[in-house]
Amino acid sequence: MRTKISGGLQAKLLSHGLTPFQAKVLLIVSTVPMGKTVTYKQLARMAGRPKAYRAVGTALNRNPFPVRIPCHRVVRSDGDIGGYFYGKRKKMELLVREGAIKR
DNA sequence: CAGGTGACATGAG
DNA sequence: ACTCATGCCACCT
Repeated sequence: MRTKISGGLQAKLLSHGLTPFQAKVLLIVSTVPMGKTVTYKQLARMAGRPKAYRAVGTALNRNPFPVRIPCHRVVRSDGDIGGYFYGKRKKMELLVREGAIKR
């Protein structure tokens, strides 16, 4: 089992000063499989706050583990890939590489 | 407590 | 199809 998504991750997130909501959002993102993408809205819904898609963006921005948490798989609902900590360009590159989008 | 911010969403022009 | 304006939520100062 390589997909070791231990619950300890949440504790780690909270430990970094993130709120339960943010931690939950990041946790969900960490479960998104490769080659797949979710929208901020979907993420908000899964986090229990369907209307908090705005806050979801804030949560991802505060992501302390960009490597363990593939936040680049979160895209916008209107077709745009959305933003990214390392730049929109990079995000698109990653998505294309995973086959999540078609360039 | 109040005001401002932002990796969003939706609608109108 | 594009741009602008408003609404929404959680977080920060």
